[in-house]
Amino acid sequence: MRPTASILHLDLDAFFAAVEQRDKPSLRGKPVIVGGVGQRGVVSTASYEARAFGVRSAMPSHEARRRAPNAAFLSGRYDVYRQSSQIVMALLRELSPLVEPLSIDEAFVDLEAGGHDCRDLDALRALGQQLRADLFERTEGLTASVGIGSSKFIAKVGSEMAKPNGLLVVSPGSEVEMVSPLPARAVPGVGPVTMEKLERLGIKTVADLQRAEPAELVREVGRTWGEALHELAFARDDRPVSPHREAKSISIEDTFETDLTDRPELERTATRDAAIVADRLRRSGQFARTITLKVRLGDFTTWTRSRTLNGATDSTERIAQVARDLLAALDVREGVRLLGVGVANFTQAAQEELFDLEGDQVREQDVVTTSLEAPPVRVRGRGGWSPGSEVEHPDFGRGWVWGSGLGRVTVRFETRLTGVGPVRTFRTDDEALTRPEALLPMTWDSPAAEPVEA
DNA sequence: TCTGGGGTCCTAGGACCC
DNA sequence: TCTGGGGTCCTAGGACCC
Repeated sequence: MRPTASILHLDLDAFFAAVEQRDKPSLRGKPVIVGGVGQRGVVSTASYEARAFGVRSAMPSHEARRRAPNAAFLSGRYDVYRQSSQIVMALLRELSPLVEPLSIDEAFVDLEAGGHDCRDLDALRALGQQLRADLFERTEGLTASVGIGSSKFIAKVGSEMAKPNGLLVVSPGSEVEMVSPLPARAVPGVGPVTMEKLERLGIKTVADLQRAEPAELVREVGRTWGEALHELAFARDDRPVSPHREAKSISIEDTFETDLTDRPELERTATRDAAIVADRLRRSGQFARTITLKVRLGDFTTWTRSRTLNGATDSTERIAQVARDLLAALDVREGVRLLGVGVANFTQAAQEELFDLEGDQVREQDVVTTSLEAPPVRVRGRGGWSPGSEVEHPDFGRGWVWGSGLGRVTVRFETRLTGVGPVRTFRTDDEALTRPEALLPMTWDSPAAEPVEA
């Protein structure tokens, strides 16, 4: 255990929904749900106003609609979320060179490595509050919760307890006292299945975990996790903050509106997905040896099939071909709900395939990649008028799609820089209505920001 | 009309090697 | 004339996270 409160964990509050409320003044203070808007969609993020209706992340969208029929349902604008995330991560790097992003809206910071005096709890509290204030300013209105403590575990639990829009500095020495009364489910990594197993052992709280026999935990949840759980119950956690974690896999998957039984169509989907994955792989400057196909049937049975090549590749056609081969070996007559393609096992250089056990004689240079049936570009939203997406009109300026259907699209013209704006309805083929070329810039946009992916 | 998409990590069994 | 054993690689599945 670290002697001082040197780890900071930051979590943006209801991130996607908060960005939408920032950028759409008419939605501030209202229930907002970001997620899949189709029949099979799920909630990605619900604003706190929507959570009051019982809407939660990962809940099926139809259920969320039933609970909060008046909420605004928006499909996400991930490029905009990334823009704000980059501002936040840049801000954290001003605190310390050791920043470990966990996801688009969460990160650990090693404050010790940033030269801060981590024995001075008042100074740490001031640092946390200043960080939250700077974050609010630079993101033009987002809030975050911050936990500071002697380990990753304690910092994360701290930020969770501080939610929303709060700060908690956990005094070194008080960690066990803090976590003991918590439900075991509050330990990151304990999900529904592990919780059920623990309950079978009569374990409900972290204090119960402390009293459990490590061997008993190991028997129930496996060696690694069983031992880790017992250590965490006593707040023993020396995992370092490690920046620059390299991605270990790249994948894409699609859930279809209705189950697919048509093989050629599945093959086209696999081919297109392979093209997208290969494109991202090449942009990362890497090569992959393992290609994985994922298929989920109508009854939710999920199969993965993978093949590891003798050599590493970044070729669209090679990846597509392996994916199609793997698909060919599966019986999909009962209907496919989801299809995905992934690559893993990365190397920094291509390796010639000396032997090919499949007798597959395709040579990369012989393949005309332009013959692929779909370009490596994804069109977001059917017809381009997905709810929440941005539009522009020569007379009304920038706005967002409120809804569409029956050949009409309704737009509210407002941005985070305007007040609540007016609503207008257009024909969906009205040429005056266009997509904005670029994101609305932010003052703190760092010039070093990565170009936004299509 | 149940149940997304993009990831990480772990487990377990079989092949293969020395 | 059962019955080694450790290590690595590969495959498949599953829990979990946001």
